[in-house]
Amino acid sequence: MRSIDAPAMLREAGLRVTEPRRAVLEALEGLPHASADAVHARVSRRLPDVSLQTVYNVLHDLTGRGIARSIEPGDHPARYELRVGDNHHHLVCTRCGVIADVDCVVGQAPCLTPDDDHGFAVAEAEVTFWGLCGACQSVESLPSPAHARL
Amino acid sequence: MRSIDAPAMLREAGLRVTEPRRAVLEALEGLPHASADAVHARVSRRLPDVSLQTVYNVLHDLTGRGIARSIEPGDHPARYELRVGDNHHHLVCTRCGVIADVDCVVGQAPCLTPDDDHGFAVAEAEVTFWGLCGACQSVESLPSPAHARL
DNA sequence: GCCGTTCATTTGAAAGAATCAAAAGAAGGA
DNA sequence: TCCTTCTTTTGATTCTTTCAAATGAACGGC
Repeated sequence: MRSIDAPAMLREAGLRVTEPRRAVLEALEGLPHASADAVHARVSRRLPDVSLQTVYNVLHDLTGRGIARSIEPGDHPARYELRVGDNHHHLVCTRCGVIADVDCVVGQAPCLTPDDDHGFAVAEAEVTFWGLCGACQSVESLPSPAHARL
Repeated sequence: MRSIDAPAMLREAGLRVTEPRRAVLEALEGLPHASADAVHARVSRRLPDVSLQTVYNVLHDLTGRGIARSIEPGDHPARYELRVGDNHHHLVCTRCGVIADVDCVVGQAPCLTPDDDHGFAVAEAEVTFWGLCGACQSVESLPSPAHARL
């Protein structure tokens, strides 16, 4: 399991190499589909002084440069992932918000073309499968999901 | 163009027939893909005393009974529509948030089945096409889109 | 190796959508 | 018509995300 080279990724994107940025990248590697909050929590273990605002800034910069991608499932807070540009989609748990990756369902990128584009310049297609994750299927009645927000 | 029978829809769903509810249903008929705010604005023309909170309550009730459906595109506020259960998808404008309907791209509901469901009980598949709508393609540089939020 | 410009980070505040809670009011069956 | 139950209102509050000004650090030139 090869790790990412955070400094190189940052330099290639024309971003300065800073501790908070390295830490956010490494957090995203360890926590796919993490919320800004979760990233912040993970980053704080090593760099306790990094603010949540900084995490938002970094995530914004990373997504802006195409290093990370944000997923914004319905009323759940936004999630972030490093895996980018490989046309995969997501399974989202309606109850706890957990996300799993799904490789493109219909092959390459056929889903990228609606019959009638209504004059839109379509840039991207996003497929989201909604359902209950394994854990939530067994505990459908409990109050608060333990693994939400991670 | 036949109009909806709001009272009947409400009764069939086991909901009491009230003026605010009728008005919200009629607003949704006239404004497909309206935000809660837009629904409220439209409802206010006829019933100025209906609060935004009530609109949220009604929309919540309607979606809970399957009469309406909510669309929650990324960081745009949630939109609501009456058309339900016919497996269609959406084109969303990245800039102004305008939404257009697209009939299911691949036929019936094949998109409803990911290869590997990771133990999820999949209930629904949602396909969102992101792009620029016609209007925003021509005015890509202007500050604030006139038709946003409707 | 130091310095200065430019970019990052912090701090504190604020916006915006949506929800909660308690009290007052209407719907609809007996 | 009355009574119970469901709706609506009012007002406040939560939560995620963004804005802005001031401080601090990165890194390319000297």
